[in-house]
Order: sequence, then structure tokens, then C-alpha cells
Amino acid sequence: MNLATVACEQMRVLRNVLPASFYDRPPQTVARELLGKLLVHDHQGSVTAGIIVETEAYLASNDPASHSYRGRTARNGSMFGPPGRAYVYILRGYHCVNVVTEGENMASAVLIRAVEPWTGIDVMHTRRCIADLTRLTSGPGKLCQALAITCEVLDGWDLTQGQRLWLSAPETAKPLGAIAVSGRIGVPRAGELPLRFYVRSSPFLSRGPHVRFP
DNA sequence: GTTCGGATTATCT
DNA sequence: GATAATCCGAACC
Repeated sequence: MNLATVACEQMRVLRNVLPASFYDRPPQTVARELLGKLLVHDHQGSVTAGIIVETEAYLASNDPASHSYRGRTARNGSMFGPPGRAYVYILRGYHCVNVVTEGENMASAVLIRAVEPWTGIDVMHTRRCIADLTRLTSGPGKLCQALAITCEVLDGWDLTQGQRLWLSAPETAKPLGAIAVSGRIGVPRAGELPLRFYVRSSPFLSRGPHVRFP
């Protein structure tokens, strides 16, 4: 397989865009099934992508940790939109990216917490200003910096069109490894609900592989 | 390897 | 003025 063939295969995988029906399900289901999918950003012609290895679900109701818990505000408006849109917001100076799930106005979402660098790794290093591969995208703020995901244009973005920002399913599914579940990170409220999903063996997680809900 | 404190900034009360 | 779905580095096993 020559270089051109490899590049072609990469583009084909990147282009296998997840449809709206994928997102139109409960956030726990989407969070679990997002593991192993690709998050892709085509920013000014330079494509970066990572394999999702860690997610967190935020529920439509009865979830005090969710940004939508106290109703709609200027910031969280995208959560109330249709499934398959992005919800991008800023926390302590860092961006975080979510996908909106379930039906419109349900305001549930899945936070993408960590990815494994897959395409455009050189660009990611430049944007993050660090050499260590395992700390390149191992956190919600870090991966947004590495993929140049910001809220100005991408908050509310339609992820199902395969333009700029989208998610795709690699068909050449390499074995994912065991999926583990734990409480959500940095959310002491609302008890320790088992809403964080991650690939147990991945070196690219935001935290060590603690399993609170084996 | 893990735990802690400080930096930091948009958002909401 | 308080809060927060974070990050980084120092300190300490």
C-alpha cells in the first residue's frame, strides 16, 4: 500500500459521517457508543482527528450537574437544539465540546473528555505546545485546544453534515478493548452516578483507570 | 504512580 | 461576588 492509498483510506474513514439517528437516543447510550468513533475537525484546510476514548453523559432531567438543569440560558442554548448538534462552551478559559442527544428541547448531551490522536498530530503538538503524546488530547480542554475547537462558530454546529466539525465511524474497527464505567470527573454533585464511559486500557484518558462501578 | 493548590475567565446571581 | 463538566506543576509517596 503506497502513501496515496493510505491517505485515500484515511479520508474515506474520516468521511463515514455519523447520521442524526445516531445521536437521537439517550445520552448514556450515545456516550457508550461514541467510544471508538472519530472526532474530526477541518480547520482552514488542516484536518485533525482523534479516536474517542472517554465520554460523559449529562441527562435531560433530574441531573443537577447538567448545564441545562436550571433551564435555558445564553450559554447553554445549543443543548436545547436538535440531536446531532455541537454544544461548545468555555470553562476557566478552556473550551469543552459536547454532542446533543435525544429529541429537541430535551437538553441532554455527551461531553467528549478524551481522544487518541489519529490525524494531524504535528498540528496538535504545535497548537498545544507540548511534546508528550499522551498529554496532547487527554482532557476535554486539551482536545479542544489540539483540534482548535472553539465556540464562536462551532457552538450549535450541525455535526451530521460532514463539514468543518463532524464525527465518523471507522469501518476498519480495530478492537477497542474493555469499556469501563465510573462517576463523572469534577462533578461532586448529584452523587456518583455511573455516567462516565472510557476505554480501560487507553493511555490517553484524562484520569487514571479508576473503576468505581465495575 | 497519585494528590494537592493555584491560575484563570466566562457566566450567572 | 461566587461559581465552575479545567489544566499544570509541585510535592509526595
